[in-house]
Amino acid sequence: MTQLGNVTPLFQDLAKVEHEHNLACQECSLYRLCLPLGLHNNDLIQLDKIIKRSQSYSRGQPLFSTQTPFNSIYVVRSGSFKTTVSAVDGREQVTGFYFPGEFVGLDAIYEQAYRSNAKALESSSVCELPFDMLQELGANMPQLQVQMMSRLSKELSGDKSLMFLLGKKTAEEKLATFLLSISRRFQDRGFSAREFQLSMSRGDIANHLGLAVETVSRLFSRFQDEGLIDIHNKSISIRDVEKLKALCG
Amino acid sequence: MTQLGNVTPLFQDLAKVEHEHNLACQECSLYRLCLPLGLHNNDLIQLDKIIKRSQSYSRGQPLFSTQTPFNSIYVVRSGSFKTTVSAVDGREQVTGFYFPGEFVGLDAIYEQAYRSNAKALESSSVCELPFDMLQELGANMPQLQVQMMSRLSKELSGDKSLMFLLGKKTAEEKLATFLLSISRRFQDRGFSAREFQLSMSRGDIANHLGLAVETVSRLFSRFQDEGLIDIHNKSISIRDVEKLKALCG
DNA sequence: CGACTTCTTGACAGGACTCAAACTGTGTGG
DNA sequence: CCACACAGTTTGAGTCCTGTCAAGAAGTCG
Repeated sequence: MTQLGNVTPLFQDLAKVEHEHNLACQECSLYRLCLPLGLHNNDLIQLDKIIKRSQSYSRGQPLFSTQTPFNSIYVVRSGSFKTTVSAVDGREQVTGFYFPGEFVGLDAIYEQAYRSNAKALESSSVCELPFDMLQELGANMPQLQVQMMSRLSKELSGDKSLMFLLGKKTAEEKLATFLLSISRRFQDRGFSAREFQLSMSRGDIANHLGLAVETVSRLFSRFQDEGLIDIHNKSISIRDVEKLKALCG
Repeated sequence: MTQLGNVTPLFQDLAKVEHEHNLACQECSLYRLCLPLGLHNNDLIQLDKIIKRSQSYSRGQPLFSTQTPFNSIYVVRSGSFKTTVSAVDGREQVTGFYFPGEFVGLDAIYEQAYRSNAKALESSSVCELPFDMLQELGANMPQLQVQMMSRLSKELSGDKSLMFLLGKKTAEEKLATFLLSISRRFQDRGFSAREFQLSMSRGDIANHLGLAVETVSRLFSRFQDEGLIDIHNKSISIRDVEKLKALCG
């Protein structure tokens, strides 16, 4: 029997607590990770008004696809999502995983059309920000614009790192980097950096890192043999952060 | 002797014409590709005032590096640049090539620090936009903010495509995609889509596409043998656009 | 409890990398 | 203006990492 039964609460649990209450930004526990950061009280109330707090999405359910007319960008409220871009021949690339407080759909602003597909990885919910209303609001709220730019820029800088990963790193380095990235993001959200559940499949991970499923599976096994991690299905526990960091290249 | 001696003017030539005059936005030929697009006359004049039109950069000269304090973002005025991110062990990834009218340094906004290094690929010049002044201006100029977001989003969406390329495409598909991307951008700027000069080295191309120099060199030779392109040193002429498109995957 | 999906493990093959060497172009200094 | 040095490019040979194919195990869901 593994110790992993008793792990940090999942984002899903957060959903139960917060989604049911549909908390306003002021009371949302994601406040300091989210868009409202730095807005003054009055501005915050206005922003709060335009946010649609949607029903939840179940595992596999699309948030939007390239076919969906563009109206809104989204912030993950609970759970997690993946985005993909796909070619005519059916090949797909998982371009990102998104956790609570992170923006989805920012690449749609230019061209006013979704350029990727977003799907829930587990039971999840989002805050929907109608883009036209966001722009109207931004016209009289410079701080909001600053925040938005900052968000876009952050994703940009993450994508550059990902390009380095895809272009220059070995399979081993890719997976180690991935694990630490997830770990850090869990930590930022107040969860354990050491023990968590991977909401995405091996296939999604492999695809995202530009690897074959089999390679990911083999590496997980090897990392486990070498005492770096403990992994059972989707439960993962990081045993040796330092060695893992050393593998990141 | 090749026919390529007499090609469309290079961006470099544009530099000679325009840079010497230091044209204001209103008269700049890049207007419709650049930030000012959609600004009203008065706003445009104000934007124009904060732009520093810098001296030119020569081949290999850095525009900024991760060591440079962040103060400005840049728009290429003439010539071309590359950006790279690098790891501690010296490995580098060329994250992008930038042509006239394109923004460099957008990923620095978040964290207020350059996350990548930018170098001129040929004799080039830029318009420098001090970021604090840009923000002040944006506070009273919603259109400008919209433009900025749009720019950030465009780069984001380009990066997603690049992630697909790096993660899922074969060497052949990568190079074909690259050639057509450059071709399209030349065309957008009023140059020939069929004949142009590659300002970047084989090494830069290879690195950017996640390939070895040798692979790129071999593929160029093969594309030439198959009548897809004509390439001599940095001069390239596209012979069969359709076949090239078919190779993009 | 069965049908299906996801994951793991093994054997094998191939595309792209590495190493090596020759060739070409460029720029510099005498 | 030429000779030399050096960076960039091309081409060949050999190898290895990672993908592909295959089959079985484990997990999931109705």
